[in-house]
Amino acid sequence: MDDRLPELGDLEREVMQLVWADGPVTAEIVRERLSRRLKESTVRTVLRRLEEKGYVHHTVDGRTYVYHAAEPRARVAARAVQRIVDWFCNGSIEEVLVGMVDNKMLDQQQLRILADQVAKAKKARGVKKE
Amino acid sequence: MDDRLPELGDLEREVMQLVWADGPVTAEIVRERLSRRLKESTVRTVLRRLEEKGYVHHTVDGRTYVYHAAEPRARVAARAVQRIVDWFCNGSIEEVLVGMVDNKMLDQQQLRILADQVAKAKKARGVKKE
DNA sequence: TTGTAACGCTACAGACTGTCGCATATCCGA
DNA sequence: TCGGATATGCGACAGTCTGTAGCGTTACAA
Repeated sequence: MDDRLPELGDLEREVMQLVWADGPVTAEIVRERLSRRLKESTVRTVLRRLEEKGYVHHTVDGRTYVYHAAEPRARVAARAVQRIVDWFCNGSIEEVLVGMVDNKMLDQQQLRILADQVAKAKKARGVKKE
Repeated sequence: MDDRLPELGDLEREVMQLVWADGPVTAEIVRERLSRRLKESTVRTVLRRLEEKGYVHHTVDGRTYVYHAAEPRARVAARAVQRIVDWFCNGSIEEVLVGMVDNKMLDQQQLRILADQVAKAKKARGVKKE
């Protein structure tokens, strides 16, 4: 169900941020909100590549393409993390988390809090599966 | 304290796996254990680049270079994860974990167990800081 | 001193990315 | 209906990263 999407370059990632944050967008909108000022064609190329890669898809409004995120940000991020876990730790998420705690990116108490939040988030969203 | 190391290609990653799994290694050892059969010079180039990137460093034994991992695997993995988190979620690890649960990569109970394991691992290793 | 083993340097082709210019197609108003 | 403004896709190009090696150089041992 989830083939690993290709990785993204810096600009591509920045564009995805906009798509996720600002909902469906047009090339023009993206162009306006980017930190750098780029040519329209540049933005369109990025958007097109993003679509080829499966990160977004578009609908047509009049003669304007409107791009939508193909998947929610959290899911893409989660998959990226999963990939890291597979690469480095033979799939042991635990090892990674230990590393994060070890590396002071996360502390043990915080992790426990996360567990609760996750449980809560899951419940709040309605237990759609399980 | 930790500048983000450059990312790795497939072969580079495979080599790092060996370095981490088999302890200090020589180019020859790596060559023997790689899945593909490559020329010595290829392996050495990879090792050298890995050193430039800061993933390994070497010592000299006679006239042979012995490569050691510069950092434990878990830490590198953790940092990679951290990077993903920064990219996609403005640093919200929580959002990523929720995504993973959502995506069935991890379930809520499992997460709680991890929290315990982490706590345990931390204690077992001796509470070196805090 | 000469062969051998280990090393670094340089190279090269094939992706992937960031950036565009340009030809083309479409819609709106004069 | 025609021309300009818009939107789009395509093709291109340079720079960087990676995988893969060939080669010349150096050090050690017989």
